Amino acid sequence: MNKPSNTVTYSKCNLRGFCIPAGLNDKDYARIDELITVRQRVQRGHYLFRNGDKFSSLYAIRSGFFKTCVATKDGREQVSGFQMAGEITGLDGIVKSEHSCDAIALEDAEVCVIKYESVLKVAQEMDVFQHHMYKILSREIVRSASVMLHLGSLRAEERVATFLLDLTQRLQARGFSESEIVLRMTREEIGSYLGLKLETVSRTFSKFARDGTLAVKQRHIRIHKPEELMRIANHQFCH
Amino acid sequence: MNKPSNTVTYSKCNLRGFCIPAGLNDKDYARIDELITVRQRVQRGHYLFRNGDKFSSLYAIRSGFFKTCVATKDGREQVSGFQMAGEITGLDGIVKSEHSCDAIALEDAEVCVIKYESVLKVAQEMDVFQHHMYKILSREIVRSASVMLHLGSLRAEERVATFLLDLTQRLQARGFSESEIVLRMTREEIGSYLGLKLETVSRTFSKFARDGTLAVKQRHIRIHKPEELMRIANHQFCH
DNA sequence: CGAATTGTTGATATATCTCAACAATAGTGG
DNA sequence: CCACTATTGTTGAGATATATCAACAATTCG
Repeated sequence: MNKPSNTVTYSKCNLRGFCIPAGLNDKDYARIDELITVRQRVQRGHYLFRNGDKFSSLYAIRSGFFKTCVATKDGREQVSGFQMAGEITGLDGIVKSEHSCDAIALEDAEVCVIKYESVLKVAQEMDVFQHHMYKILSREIVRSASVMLHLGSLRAEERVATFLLDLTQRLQARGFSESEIVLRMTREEIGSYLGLKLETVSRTFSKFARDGTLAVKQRHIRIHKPEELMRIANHQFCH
Repeated sequence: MNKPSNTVTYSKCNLRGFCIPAGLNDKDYARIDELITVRQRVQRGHYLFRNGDKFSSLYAIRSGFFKTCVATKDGREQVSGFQMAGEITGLDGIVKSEHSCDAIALEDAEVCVIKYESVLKVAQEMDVFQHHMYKILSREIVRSASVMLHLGSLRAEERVATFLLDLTQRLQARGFSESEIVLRMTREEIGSYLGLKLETVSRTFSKFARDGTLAVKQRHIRIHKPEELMRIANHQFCH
């Protein structure tokens, strides 16, 4: 008998190895299927969750692109991350049982809803899965530290170069081209993430284009000299 | 029979409620004692772990004060956090089985070494503890997002004010005065954490002192008008 | 097609950095 | 305990990277 179409079987997910561990045996995959949940569509511009929402689930992104934002009381907003297919979002909600940021779809998206209760249960039964969950959380902590380094110590060109390299690496791991990116976010969102104003992001793209490092056409970026981007990202300026 | 003096019994730790959940029953505390490990002293200025070190343990801080730093290849350094008694450090190491930052004692310190393997084991047996661990990781993720907001969107005075408020809150939760702080770190370390130069930190302290918001004498800070600090931290400038 | 959004570029402003001198404190060794 | 040195902190003057303001171009959307 077929499952209803709004449920999802993890063990058959083509993103195996991203959200969930790869290389398990059938029995373990069967257990992971206990995490089984509904899928949920999120339209572009819509919220997956908001700051203050009650936390009950994590979200594994099947398709689409999200941003997470934190805001100050006076309305200034900071993009704290971008999430793509195969990544997990919602981890911020665990500590206080409510979300502490907004997650917004930058394009039409689909997520797997994973009840946190099920996570606790499966992790308790399955060593590998528990370790995997800790790894996912730890990865986010390491990523954050790296973003702090950018925001606190790097210059505009270094930030933009690192941002592009990070994106290409993540896209490449998912089978996309390493030289051609279609940005899902505006200059303003990139700027917010990098602690720069949108004009500075735009100017930096233009400078890289002038130097022949890449070609920019709106949100389409073609990287001609990845080694040059790496040089800039690694701060080997000569001045 | 007494345990050797370099071992520690969690259930009797006076920091109960910080590193580990409060309000458990005796049986659960007994299990948590399975996390039992050696204590380790770390002298001021010494490393608890370094970027690249093999990861095997988490560290619960019993006394003392630490900073964690990430560095760029060309030697620039960014302080990614300050940790005090009752907090856990080393979480960055889980994802790659090696540490990705340096942890350095800012004063003579003592930590409880908690084998990660034991964490996995106890978490598997004890629902509450597993949830507690996820909360600790989640808290760090939320804290990071808040730091990103500071680094990316806030002005120098806002950053310093928020930094001082955060410190006082954490110290207050541990029974210290809410109006008197002894900083464990240099202006340079504060600046690095906040994405400012040490001179800017110093000038901001001086400005707060001129305004009567606080008194500064080297690393001794006495906060006279916490409400003023909160006003500044919440960005209610009038300009 | 027209309006709204997004992106580019220039001119100018400014918050913070840099450089520098000096003061205060802490650490060291005789 | 007292110099003596290194480290840390303060303050000023000037430099600069990035922000701000503004005009316009390109694109998207209804």
